[in-house]
Amino acid sequence: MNDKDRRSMPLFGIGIVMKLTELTARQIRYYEENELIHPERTAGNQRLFSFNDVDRLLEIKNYLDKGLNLAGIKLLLSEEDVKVIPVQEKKQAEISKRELREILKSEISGAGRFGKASLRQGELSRFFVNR
Amino acid sequence: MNDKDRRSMPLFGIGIVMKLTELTARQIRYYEENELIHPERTAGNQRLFSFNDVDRLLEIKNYLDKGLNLAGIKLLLSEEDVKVIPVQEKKQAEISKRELREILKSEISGAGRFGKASLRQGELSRFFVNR
DNA sequence: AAACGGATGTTAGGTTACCTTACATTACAT
DNA sequence: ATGTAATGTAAGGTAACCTAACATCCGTTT
Repeated sequence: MNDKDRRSMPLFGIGIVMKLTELTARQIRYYEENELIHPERTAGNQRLFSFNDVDRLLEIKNYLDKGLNLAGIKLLLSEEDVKVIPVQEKKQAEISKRELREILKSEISGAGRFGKASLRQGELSRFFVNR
Repeated sequence: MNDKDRRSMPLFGIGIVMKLTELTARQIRYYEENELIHPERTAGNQRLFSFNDVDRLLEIKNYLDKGLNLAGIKLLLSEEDVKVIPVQEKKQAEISKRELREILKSEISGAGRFGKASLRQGELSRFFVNR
């Protein structure tokens, strides 16, 4: 089992995730409803979150603190996802859109007063050998 | 927050621990009853396990597979605990006992056919930066 | 100002997961 | 054969979680 597997293992119930992220259950479920996260489910339909999910929630929280709305955050996060995909044919229109998002993202990520989160975004990844 | 804290954070419900260790709930509770592990509890009295707890359970399972009984395992594990304590005055009798255990332990640890555990003992620690 | 929509709170009713306790079983040692 | 350690299983109860619905707060639009 490699780190990638470990990071995506469904481990945490929503209660623990609430503590780790200082988000309410309502918020977490709402973000899932809006497809910002996609936690696994137990056989009995209860959510099980991975380290990746928690990291993602911390990012979401971070961006929300900076005034972004969920639609914008969704764009930013999906942008991160496609970056993982190796080579990919892309239409001209898409490229400019993506570049735009890149700019937006670096702008936003810069100016951050810190919130009251117990875990800074990215800190959770220190659970792992490789980042 | 350092790695030591992370390793002892109460994160997992018993259901997840069952999957991680391939132990039954009955077994896990029994080991707690016999003071081999000491998981935290939620406000509602439900067990919450840390990475350390899971590692410990994997060790327990390992030793059980080798034919040790819980009393022996408890000794071995407590032996590991005291090793963390830095310098410590010790009586003559205790020393020989501990040496005996050391020998026992290295003997046992050697000859291991592998069980059907999904996680080898020690593997879980790879969740962390420092081992 | 009023209406709207996004994000979150709250409540209700139902289900799943977990709790302890007690008794049954299995396997090994005496 | 009896005893004990380790585990299974069942019952009854509680905690944690689920969805759905409605309420609230707040910034934006009309």
